[in-house]
Amino acid sequence: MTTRTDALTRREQILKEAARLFAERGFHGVGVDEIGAAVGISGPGLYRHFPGKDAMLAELLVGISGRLLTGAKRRLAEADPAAGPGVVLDSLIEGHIDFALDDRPLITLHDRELDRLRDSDRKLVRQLQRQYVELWVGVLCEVYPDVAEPSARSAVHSVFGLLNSTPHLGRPGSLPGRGVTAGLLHRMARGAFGAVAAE
Amino acid sequence: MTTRTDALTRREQILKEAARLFAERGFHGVGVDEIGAAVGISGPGLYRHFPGKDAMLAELLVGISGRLLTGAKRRLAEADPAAGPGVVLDSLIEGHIDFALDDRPLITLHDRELDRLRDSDRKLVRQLQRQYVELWVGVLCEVYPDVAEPSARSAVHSVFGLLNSTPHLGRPGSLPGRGVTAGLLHRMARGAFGAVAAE
DNA sequence: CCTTCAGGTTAACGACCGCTAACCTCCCTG
DNA sequence: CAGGGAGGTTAGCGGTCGTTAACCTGAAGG
Repeated sequence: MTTRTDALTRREQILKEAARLFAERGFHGVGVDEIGAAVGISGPGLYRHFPGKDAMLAELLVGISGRLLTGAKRRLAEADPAAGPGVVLDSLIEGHIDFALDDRPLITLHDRELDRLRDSDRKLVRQLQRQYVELWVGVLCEVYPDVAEPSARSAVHSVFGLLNSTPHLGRPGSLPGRGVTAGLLHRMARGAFGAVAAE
Repeated sequence: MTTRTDALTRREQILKEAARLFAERGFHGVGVDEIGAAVGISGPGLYRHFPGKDAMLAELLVGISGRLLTGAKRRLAEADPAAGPGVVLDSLIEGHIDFALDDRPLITLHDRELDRLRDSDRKLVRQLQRQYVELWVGVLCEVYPDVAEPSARSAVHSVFGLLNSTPHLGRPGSLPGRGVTAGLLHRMARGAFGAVAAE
């Protein structure tokens, strides 16, 4: 039991602030002193919780990829088999949008700082990402049986680009409301997928 | 007359290699010695061509934003007024796809390293980017008069995310051919825009 | 033939950064 | 009430990085 009520452990505080700082200024652009200052301790105190700066990034990226994948697997398993593949695709889109709207710094890190990882961690993250993509590709090919797999894969990557554009959509305050934005993104993703088949 | 035939000046060589390296490992992740080595000279020799490392990034980002904007303005001006706004939108999409496919490192830098710029340069780039976005928003609102401006702006940013996903689409060799990829992206962008109106 | 200058070179400086060492201070527990 | 570990602190080391200084060279031009 890591998290109890609403109180974040020091370790979770560090991860959250590190994610924000890494997203804002890049992994190499943030010093450990800044990360420490963001949680109220100073510099080397971080080494009581993490073996090094790299380990924070690794835990963030592995965590993101893992949560995306397990969430998608759960949605796939919980889907009503009689409802048809379109409903499953909608569920995947909804889950990804929730993540993109709630964890914007992590979305930014996700495809930006992967190359700063140690080889073993990078391979793990890439494997999780690939499984996630292939899961989408499988569902997409069920919804649109006429679409070839390579086209489906490209389409999935492109729609991820669309959904992950949330960091560019302005501050959460200036958005027209979370539900409205989510709906807009959902319709656009569906529209983009629907246009793949029309060749 | 900067470029003559096909020979790149030393200055252009440096910019090209710097763009590639910055895109691969991030601005802070690349040293001046590496940039120099990539063009066959060593380290501080770069300072005969640029006042500093920052200046290379600044010239790259200002160049990208400027070329995108002027290209879009040209397409808007050259469009046949009788052809209708849909054709203009297609022309904008086509231009952006050409850029995304031909200058993938610059696409990566475009929205990743903006914050590493000096204040004045960053303001200039942001202004160029904003003009580019507003130009798209204007055309989009002509094609879909029922779409409100804020929704149109969000939609444009999201479609940029979709079109700029080309760096994630695998190496140019593994793609099914430039024309096919361009067509796929174009249809998806159109499909995404078309789905905005259906609320 | 001498000068000039564009475009290189290497050496080195100063700042910064990740990390370690050494030490301190509560709080929990037998 | 000892004592030990969790979680801090500051000082400082070693390496890297951007930048400058000083010097070299080959080609153009009067």
